[in-house]
Amino acid sequence: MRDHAGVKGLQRAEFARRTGSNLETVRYYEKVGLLPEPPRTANGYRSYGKTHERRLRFVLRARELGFSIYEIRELLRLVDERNRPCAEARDVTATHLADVRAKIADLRRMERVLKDVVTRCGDGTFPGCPLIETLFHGPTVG
Amino acid sequence: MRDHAGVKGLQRAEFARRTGSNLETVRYYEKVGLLPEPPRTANGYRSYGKTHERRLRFVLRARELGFSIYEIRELLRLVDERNRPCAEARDVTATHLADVRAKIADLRRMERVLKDVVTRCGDGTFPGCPLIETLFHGPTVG
DNA sequence: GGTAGGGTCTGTAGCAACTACAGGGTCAAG
DNA sequence: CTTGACCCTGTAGTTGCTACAGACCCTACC
Repeated sequence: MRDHAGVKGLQRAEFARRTGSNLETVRYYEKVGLLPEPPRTANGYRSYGKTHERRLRFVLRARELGFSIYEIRELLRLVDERNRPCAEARDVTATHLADVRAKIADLRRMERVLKDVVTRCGDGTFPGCPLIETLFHGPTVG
Repeated sequence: MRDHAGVKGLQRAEFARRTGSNLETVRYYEKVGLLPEPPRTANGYRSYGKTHERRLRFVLRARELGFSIYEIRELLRLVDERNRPCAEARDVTATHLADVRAKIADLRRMERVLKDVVTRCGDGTFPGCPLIETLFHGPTVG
């Protein structure tokens, strides 16, 4: 069935496997417009080429860096438009970096309190549970 | 309409306001079983008392610390059952702490790469965009 | 020829943890 | 008696997937 209509390319499963992604995810990315719809063979099967793979890898790396679907769409638009994308791409990334740092700060606050209560729960000699007391009466975290 | 059926308590909006939460969220917590259904006045309005407020504050603090709904349900069960909850509560918390630390580690990896590309994009003297190059050809983060 | 097995296709439902309505009821004041 | 401010229920939307159901299609084997 390979090369059925003169189109040679990878099918979904192989495509996903080569890029280390879930094959349902690939379809999802096509649906939300991050990946172009690939050409089809005569029987309607998707057939992926090098450009698709290149673009999918871009999307996967961006996701690994925590960019949202919306942000990735922005970045790809900049890539496609090709007129001086760097400054704008940097803005998108700087905004995202600020988000990441805010999340890290949030999580560190959580970590600090959690570490503290786990330590205080540690010996278990208290009549009440420090964790539960903290949740009922403790200070607000944020 | 206050004290309509001999029940005195707060209505939804006031209850949410006092605890700094969204009133839709309160209903959500009731639906998923984190908060007990409050008594109703004769006209069917919810009427909240001190115990509800106490419990809601518990839930809100737990959410601030990043506990999932499922985990909070666990903690509340331990609170309600009242037989030596501390050891189990500590286990729940320790597991959650590990999750938080894993997330922090992920985000720090992201932060490192993002900071790097923003810096390299900074002067904008390169012909290509370092960010876009990284996404197309750069190393995998994870 | 028939059938078993693997792949593929579409569309839809589910997850967390909310948030935001729509479309109705109730109540007190002017 | 109408206006406005609450309240009620149920359902749909959000993000980023993941997991089906129910249908094709294609190859291989007997």
